[in-house]
Amino acid sequence: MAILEERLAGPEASDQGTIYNDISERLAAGEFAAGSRLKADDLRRHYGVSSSTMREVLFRLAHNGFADFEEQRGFRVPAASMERMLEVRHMRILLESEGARLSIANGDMEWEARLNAAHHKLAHIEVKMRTAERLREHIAIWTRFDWEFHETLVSACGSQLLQEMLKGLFFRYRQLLVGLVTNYGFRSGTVDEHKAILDAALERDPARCAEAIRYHYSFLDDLDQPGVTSLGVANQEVANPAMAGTRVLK
Amino acid sequence: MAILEERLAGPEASDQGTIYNDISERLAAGEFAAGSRLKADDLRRHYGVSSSTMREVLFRLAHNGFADFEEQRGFRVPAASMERMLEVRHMRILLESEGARLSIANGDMEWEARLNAAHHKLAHIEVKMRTAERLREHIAIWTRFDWEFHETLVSACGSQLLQEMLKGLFFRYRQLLVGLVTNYGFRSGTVDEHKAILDAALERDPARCAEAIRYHYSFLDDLDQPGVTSLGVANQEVANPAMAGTRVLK
DNA sequence: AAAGGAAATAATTTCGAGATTTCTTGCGAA
DNA sequence: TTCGCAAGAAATCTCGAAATTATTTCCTTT
Repeated sequence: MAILEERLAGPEASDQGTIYNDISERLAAGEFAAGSRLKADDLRRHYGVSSSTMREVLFRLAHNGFADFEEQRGFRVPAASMERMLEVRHMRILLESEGARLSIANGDMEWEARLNAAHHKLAHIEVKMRTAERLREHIAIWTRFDWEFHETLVSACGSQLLQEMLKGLFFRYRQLLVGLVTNYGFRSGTVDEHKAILDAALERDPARCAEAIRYHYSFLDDLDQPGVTSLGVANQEVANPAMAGTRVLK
Repeated sequence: MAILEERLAGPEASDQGTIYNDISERLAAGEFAAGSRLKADDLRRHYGVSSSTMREVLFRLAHNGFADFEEQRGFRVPAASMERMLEVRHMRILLESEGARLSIANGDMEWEARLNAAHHKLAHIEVKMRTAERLREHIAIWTRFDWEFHETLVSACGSQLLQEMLKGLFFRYRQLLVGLVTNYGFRSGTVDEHKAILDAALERDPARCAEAIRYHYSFLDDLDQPGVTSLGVANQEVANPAMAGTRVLK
């Protein structure tokens, strides 16, 4: 099923895809308070569609983690807890490292070129954002380029399924992040971190790439409450030999 | 959003959850041919609900990978290709090994007891199935015990998200398997394979547990067409250091 | 004043008909 | 025979009202 598809139509067109994208963007921008109800009737009026259509859109959002659904109790904005955040991060690191490993093994020069291009666009906006007055104005385009870079990184992994799952995790992560930190999740350090991921990928070093990916998300540990020990990212204890014996495509 | 919830009501009750469970079981049992259409109107009549309700159920199925959805073209049973199968397997091995690793690190004696209990039930039905005349009759209960064992294995991992994702993958895998092999995916070897996973988990050996999990799915390689090199399970090339530095809960 | 419960209010969920789109069938031309 | 096209058939999608369920309000009782 098509999920999180690209924005297509103009602002007045209100088909399901458009509404889905608009609400998901508003959610990812933190417009709705965490824990508040997504009133189907209010949204229905706002977008000028019927309750059934609105309900379908809300179900799609719920499936991708943008909303919580309880029978007979409607839809709510998920509470942005640090526990949930660390769970999403954990899965992102696991899938993104694996996807990068496979892409490094499978990717051709065309993949390298696309990755370079995606990083160039991302770095451009991020450097500008470091000195920008109003971050808010750049968040939408930054989110898009950020996603395109991470998507391209794993685009040669050979698994459509991995890419779909990672896409859901990316936007879920973004929504939670916006609810927990300031500046919409942008930090000046992200520039260097994305560069480190790019370099490791282009040098075909999966171990270093995985380490760079892990480091990219490690800033969350500084926000973690003392005493709330969770799925942290530091202090190795056990190596995961899960995919040790996995051949790659082609 | 409640997904794949337990079977609740009697056969005559036709609320959404019941219909969802019934259709998903029929799909997992291979009742509908892969690639065929899931006609909303036929199903609607069969379950005695309106088209809107039926549509909602079908969306839920699509969201969990049981059906494919295309706008204006309705719902279809996903084609059971070996490529898709190997992708799902790949994700299952990745997530299940990681979940087992975390459970081994976090799980207490109560977890060990639950795992033992789940395996006992699974082994009982599997031993019986090795000599059973009509496998068909045991598939539903076997599927349930099989799931409960794999679920319990990762139940102490500390990540609700990982468990949800794994649940979706389990039933997706089962559906694809039924479409590709005989005997509904049951092999006599599964008895020993599940035992190996259990032993490694109880001995708190994550590496051996991951290896046992991998081996549990390796039979697919024998079915793989020569020349169709895919996300196979043999022939290590690169180790995945993705989660090397991941602390565990508690 | 606090607690319990019933009525009023507000939300979700279901329904079936109508509008829209896609698929099928049959006819005619190359 | 093969291809294109148009008319008919069949399916999906949207809609708004009705039914169901949850929530709030307010009155009664302790």
